[in-house]
Amino acid sequence: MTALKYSRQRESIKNFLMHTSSHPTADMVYLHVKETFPNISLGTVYRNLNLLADMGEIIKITTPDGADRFDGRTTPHYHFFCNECGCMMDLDMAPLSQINEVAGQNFEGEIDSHTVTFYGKCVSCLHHDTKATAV
Amino acid sequence: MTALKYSRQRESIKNFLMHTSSHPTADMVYLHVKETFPNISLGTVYRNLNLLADMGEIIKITTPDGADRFDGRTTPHYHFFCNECGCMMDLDMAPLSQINEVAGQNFEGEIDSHTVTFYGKCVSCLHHDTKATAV
DNA sequence: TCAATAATAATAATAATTACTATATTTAGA
DNA sequence: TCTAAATATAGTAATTATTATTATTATTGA
Repeated sequence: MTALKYSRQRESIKNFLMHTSSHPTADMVYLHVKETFPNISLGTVYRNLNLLADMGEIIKITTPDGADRFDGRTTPHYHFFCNECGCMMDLDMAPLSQINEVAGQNFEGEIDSHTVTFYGKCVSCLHHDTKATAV
Repeated sequence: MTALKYSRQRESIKNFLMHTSSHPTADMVYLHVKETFPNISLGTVYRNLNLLADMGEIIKITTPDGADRFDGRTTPHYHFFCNECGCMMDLDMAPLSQINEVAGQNFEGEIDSHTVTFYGKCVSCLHHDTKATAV
């Protein structure tokens, strides 16, 4: 109900997320936007991130390392999470379009969406390893 | 390196997880085990849950509602999370066995595992809805 | 039985996020 | 353009989930 009012801070937050693929945490967004708005508060960042996520303009990603991350790319895609450095990146692979129906076959509830997250070691962690990893 | 020593508390925690499919949070585990060990501490529950997860005897599940959940079922399977009541349940569907390779095709890192989580509304939330949902 | 070691309970500390409130910004209308 | 209503903000306090600390207790191998 409550009408949304423009704010430069929100625009800056959204703009940052549209132009990065780093899947930043709220704190990383805060540090970035702080460069333009030196006295923006962390609460403002959180409130706007949640607002934008609720409106579907960005996506909130739950990760195993505590802080949630945010993604300005809203078209369906999947993520990789590095167990070593905690970085998160997009994967270049086709969406599993039938999977919601497959999952719904032996399930009585209603399935609207899904997330897929892959885990392992990112390229740069592979290369920075001191020990050679035997296969 | 450090040798593991038996503890009745840890056994009780593991036993609970082996016999429930409720995907409890640390706090729910605490409340349950408290019935048998009235002065067990929450820290003990957390420490043992992490220990068991590290040993691969249970699984830690990241959820969008803050608290992590724990699962005594360690064979590959997928989860459903109800956006309305926050309950989590197992889905009866075949594991996507090829998906790690598919994801790895255009990816330079190393992919070890994946999780799939479905979102929507569970049966009991569907039924308890006051409004009829038009399709 | 005993000594070494790991586990515990109780508590304090930390990290991520949300809530509160007085002030500032936005915006629709006169 | 000016004004008033409504929303947004900064700054701060509070909450929640989790980890760290430490003195005491339980386990275990000799």
